[in-house]
Amino acid sequence: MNVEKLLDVATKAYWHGDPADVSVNAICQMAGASKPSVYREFGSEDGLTRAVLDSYAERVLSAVFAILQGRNGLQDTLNALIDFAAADPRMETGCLFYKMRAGRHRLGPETRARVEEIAATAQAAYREFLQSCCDAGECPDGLSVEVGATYLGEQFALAITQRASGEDPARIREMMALALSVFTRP
Amino acid sequence: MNVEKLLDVATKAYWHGDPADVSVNAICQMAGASKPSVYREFGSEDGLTRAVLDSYAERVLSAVFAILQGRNGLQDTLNALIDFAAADPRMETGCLFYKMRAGRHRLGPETRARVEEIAATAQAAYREFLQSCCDAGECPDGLSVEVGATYLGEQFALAITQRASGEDPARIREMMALALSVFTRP
DNA sequence: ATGATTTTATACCAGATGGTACGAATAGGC
DNA sequence: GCCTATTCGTACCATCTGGTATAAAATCAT
Repeated sequence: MNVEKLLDVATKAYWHGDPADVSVNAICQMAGASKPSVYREFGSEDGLTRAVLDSYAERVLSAVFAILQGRNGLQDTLNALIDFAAADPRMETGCLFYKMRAGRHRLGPETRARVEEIAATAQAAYREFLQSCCDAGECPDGLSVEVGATYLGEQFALAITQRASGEDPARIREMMALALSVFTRP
Repeated sequence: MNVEKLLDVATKAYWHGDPADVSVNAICQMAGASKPSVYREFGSEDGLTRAVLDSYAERVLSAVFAILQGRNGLQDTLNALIDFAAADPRMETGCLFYKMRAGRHRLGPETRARVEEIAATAQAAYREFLQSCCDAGECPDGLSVEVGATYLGEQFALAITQRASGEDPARIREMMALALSVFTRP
C-alpha cells in the first residue's frame, strides 16, 4: 500500500543484516503490505532491491562524494573519510552498497548493473580527488593515481565491512589510519 | 559411497563459488552419492562443511602458517605473503576459509566454531611473527604488535578476496605491497 | 543355501522461496 | 442508485532447501 513506508522498511531490513537473507515475504510482512502490491509496484525482487539501492545511494552515498569533492587538502579529506567509516552512526551496521557489492552474484541484473555503476562512479571520484592532490603536490612520488584510487576505495570498504561485523570502532580507526598513512608518509 | 571423493568434490564446489550457494543436493549429485549416505557419514550439512573446512585447513592453510613461521626477516616474509596472495595458483579462486568467514552467520554452529578457531590461530601466528620482528628491531617505532597483526591479517584477506572476485593479480600485488609498506617505511 | 543383519537408495516430508490467478472490494462516471 | 473499470489481497503455484522413513539389496554367519 504505502510505497514510501515499504521502501523504508526494506532498506532497513537489507541494511541491518545481509541483503541475501531477507526475503520478499519477510519485507511484505514487516511493512504490512501484500505481496501482489509489491510486485505491482516494483515488478520483481530485482526491481525492489534496485529501488532500495537507488534511494540508499541518494540518501547516504552522496555524503561520501561530498567529502571527496569538498577538497580541503589531502590530510583533511583522509581524516574525514576515516571519521566517516569508523565513527559515523550511519555506518554502524555497515554500508548497504558494500553489502550488495560483496554478494553481487546473488543480485538480479538490474540491481547488479546499478551496483557496478555506483562502483565506477565512486572509483572516478577517488581518482579525481587523488589527481587534484597530486596536482597540488601533496602526493608521495611514484604513486599511480589509478592504483591509489582503488587502494583508497578498498580500504574504505574494508573499514566499513569490519564495522558491519561488529569490530571495535577504535581498532578500525587505528587500522584505517595505518592503511591511509601511505598517502602522507613518502 | 566414496567419502574421499565426496569430500574432494564438496571442497571444490564450496571453494570455487560461494559456499552458501552450494546445496547438499548439488554435492550429492556431483559426487554420485546418495543423500542418506552423506547424512550417515557427516550427520548434517554443518558436519559436512566442517569436515571440508578441516581438510582444507590441513591442505592449504598450513602453507600460510609455514610462511609466517619460517622467519627469514620482515621483508622476505612480507614478500612471501604477497606472492602467495597475489600469485599462488591455490588462491586463484580465493580462499575457502575467508569465504566461510565472510558468510559466517550462515554457517552451522560446528563450522562456525572451527572458523573462529582458525581465525584465532591465524591472529596468534601474525602476532608472534610481528613480535619476533620487533624483537629483532625490524619494526617501525610506535606500532602496536596487536594492531599490526590484525592489520596484516586483514590486508592478506582483502587481497585474496579480490583474487576471488577476478581482479587483476598485478593490481592486487601493487595494492598489497602498498598496504604492507607501512611495516618497512617508518 | 538359508536366515539374520547391515548397507543402500528411492521417494518422500515440512518449510521456505519468488511469483501469480482470480475472486472480492473499491472507485468513478452518469 | 447503478453499472463499469480498476485496484487489491487471499490463496495458490512450481521449485528449491535440509533432512528422513522405508523398502530393497547386499553382506555375512551358519
